[in-house]
Amino acid sequence: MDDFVECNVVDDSVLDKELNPEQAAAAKKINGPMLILAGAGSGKTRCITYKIAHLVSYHKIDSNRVLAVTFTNKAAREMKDRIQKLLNCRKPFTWMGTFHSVCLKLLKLCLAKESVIKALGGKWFDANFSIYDDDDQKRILKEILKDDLGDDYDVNELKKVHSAISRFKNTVLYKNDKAVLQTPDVAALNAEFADEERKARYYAAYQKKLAESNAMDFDDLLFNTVRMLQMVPNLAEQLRERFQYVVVDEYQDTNDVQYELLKLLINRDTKNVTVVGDDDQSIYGWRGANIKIIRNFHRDFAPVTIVKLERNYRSTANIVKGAGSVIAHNVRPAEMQKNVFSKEEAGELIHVRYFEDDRAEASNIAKTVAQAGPDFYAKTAIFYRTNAQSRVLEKALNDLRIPSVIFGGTRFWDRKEIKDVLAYLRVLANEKDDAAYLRVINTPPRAIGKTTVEGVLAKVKAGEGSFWDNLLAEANGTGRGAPKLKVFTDLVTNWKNMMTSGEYPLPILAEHIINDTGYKDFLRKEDEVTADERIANLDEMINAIREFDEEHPGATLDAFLQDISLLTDGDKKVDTSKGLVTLMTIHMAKGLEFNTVHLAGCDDEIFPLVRGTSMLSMAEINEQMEEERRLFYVGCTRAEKKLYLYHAERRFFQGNIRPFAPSRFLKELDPSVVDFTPCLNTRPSVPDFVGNTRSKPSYGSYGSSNYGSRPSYGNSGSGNSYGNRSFGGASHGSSFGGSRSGFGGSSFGSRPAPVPASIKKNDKHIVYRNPVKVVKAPAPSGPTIEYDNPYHEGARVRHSRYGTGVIMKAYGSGDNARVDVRFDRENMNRTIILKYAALEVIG
DNA sequence: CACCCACATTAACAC
DNA sequence: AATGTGGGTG
Repeated sequence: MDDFVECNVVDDSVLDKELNPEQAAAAKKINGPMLILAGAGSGKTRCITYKIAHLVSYHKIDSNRVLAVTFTNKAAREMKDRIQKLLNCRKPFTWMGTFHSVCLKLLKLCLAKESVIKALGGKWFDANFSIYDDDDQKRILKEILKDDLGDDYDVNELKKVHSAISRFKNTVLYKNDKAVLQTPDVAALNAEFADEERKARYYAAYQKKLAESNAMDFDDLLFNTVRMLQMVPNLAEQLRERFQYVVVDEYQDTNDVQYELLKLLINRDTKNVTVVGDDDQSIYGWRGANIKIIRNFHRDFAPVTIVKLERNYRSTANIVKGAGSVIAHNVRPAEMQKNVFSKEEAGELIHVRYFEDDRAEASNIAKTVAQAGPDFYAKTAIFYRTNAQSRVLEKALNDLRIPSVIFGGTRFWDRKEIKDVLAYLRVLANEKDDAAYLRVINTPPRAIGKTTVEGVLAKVKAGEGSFWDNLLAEANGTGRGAPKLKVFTDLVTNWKNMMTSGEYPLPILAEHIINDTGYKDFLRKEDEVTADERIANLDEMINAIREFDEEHPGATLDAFLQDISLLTDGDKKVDTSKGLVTLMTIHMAKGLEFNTVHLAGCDDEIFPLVRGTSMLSMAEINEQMEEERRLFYVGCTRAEKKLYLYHAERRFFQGNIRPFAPSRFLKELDPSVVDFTPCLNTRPSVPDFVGNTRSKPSYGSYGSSNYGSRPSYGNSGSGNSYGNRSFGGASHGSSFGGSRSGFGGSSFGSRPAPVPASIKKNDKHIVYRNPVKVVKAPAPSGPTIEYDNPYHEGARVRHSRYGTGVIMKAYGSGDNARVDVRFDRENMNRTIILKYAALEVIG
């Protein structure tokens, strides 16, 4: 399969032909540390893709010995695809992925080794550990705070503790040049004030609870990996031996722990590491990213080859110049100095427009988009600083019947119905996952109330044994709650037996859970209006499980759960085939490009966003301001041809309407590349084609907009009608998210909202919000079909996704009937569960 | 003791 | 959208 003979070789001549001189130089030099400082749009992805292809084809480095870290799962997938195309053959890149996914892999691999367990002084985690998200974390912290402060603890305190714990885990202390991770002990030792001491105490309690639950949070994935490698030096040594080459993309957003991990994994003799990034695009400081890491790389790994990619291929000269004039206001070390330039035409000026308020801003954006025409919809993006700003924009587009898709908001995997069913699966995958038990023990309601649960919890705290142990004991005892608990424990026990029997593939097990719990009826009972949509989401989840099962034959439940925990909205594909305008935060726009970009809300205090600065030093405030400026730079440099920047003089923000000043970033723009349209106060600079302008606010009157009818938007009604998407529905929104179909979360149709009567279900113009691929539900538990007949060994078959192939092996029966198929394309083997018969016999 | 309904509150960027 | 609450009911 990986025959070198059949692969294309990316040699120097290919690099010279396909890359510019700087890119080619970066790709050719494979030995020693290298920093590629890549300006926006300078083709850095192209450069490292060729470099890796060159490494594995020309230099014949084993692709599994290349560690390549990307910022998103999507980026990793795309890079694999591109390399595959370049080489015209498939190579396994086991170690290409995000820091989180690489760490997960390392942990699972290493924590299973006897020698590692011994060196760690005993078992840390079982391989089936759960990954806790914010929800689970808060559930635990709540218990801890309650124990300490009583029932009426402060919710703000919870948030503070939550973020403090994350801070502890992703900032590293340096003592005498030695890296010290902040374990609870270290945190307690360094606490100076009562407040800090308390946080360290909560941190310790929290970690204890996680350990008891055989669970890690996101930060732990990185933190524990580094700790493991620190504690087991010869394991780190082995890995350094294994990874002949290390590549890190988006290096400017690396945090302390990730940096320590790299230092542990980079071979100390060869120092074969290439990092790629742009300090001007470092925008995740709030999450622990440390811009000093990229700025110090050339000292940390000296002597370092520095390659600067300064030619921007993406944007017009005006856009490059304008964005550059703003970012020039940041201070940076001389070595980081870049001169980003464009050889493209000057192009249009950057349009800066002021409006009276946010609704005028939104409707004018919509109008400008409409004027460009439907052909440009898919090439157009609207960015904003905070998610809350998306509503007005969505509505304005909707009013002009412009189809759009919003990234962000509630993720598919974060929806209640999905998380509930996943929690059931978690209980099966990890018996100690208490957070999961607490989530599902009474969902759907089965008469197990607060008092009963607290009773069990008290026993867990007092005595020995896990939540599950105590639950079982209680259920089989004589207490008042026993019969109710028995119902629950019997269900779980039954599923556990199903799982261990090996007779039930994962998707079928999930279906059983949904059926056995009566979850769909529960949804219908809870809210008839949203039930259909939620059930469609469940079907979609089953489908995602099925795909996972197909792609990873024999994979366990915990592997699936861990896999999906690491998915993000950034992994969702921008689908250009549907003609949808893209709406997203600027953070999410990192790495993307669009013909036309509208950047809404360039108002001081919103962008740059300011928040509680009272506790911060001048230096910290300044650093925040610089990060906001970098974010602005990222937003502007996404645009290829047209860039629009908007300011609204008044805006609904955090509960009330108030005036805003134009963003300071607008004033920093080089005026020679700006086309400025001031706000003409009551008469915005928008032609009003509906006629009578005197009786209505002029900004509210085009199309069938119903803005004008609701003069005050401060009313509390808006708080509840978060989604005014009463149209759309399960029949729309097919095929988002590419092959990894499950993301994005649909939030179609829920609450009625003032929508023009002309828009109905099946109307051609639909606003897709967090669309999801809706797939026909596989018949839940119809009559068992005998599949054995046509699906015999040797039969030719066609699969909807993988194409044609031949059956190598047929086995199992009933729900578990499976065939192993060798597909013609890429000689790929897959196990297919016949119940989901996406397989057709063709001869 | 637990259910259900109505109502209120909240809301950064997100691994 | 999701959570948390208070009060009435089974």
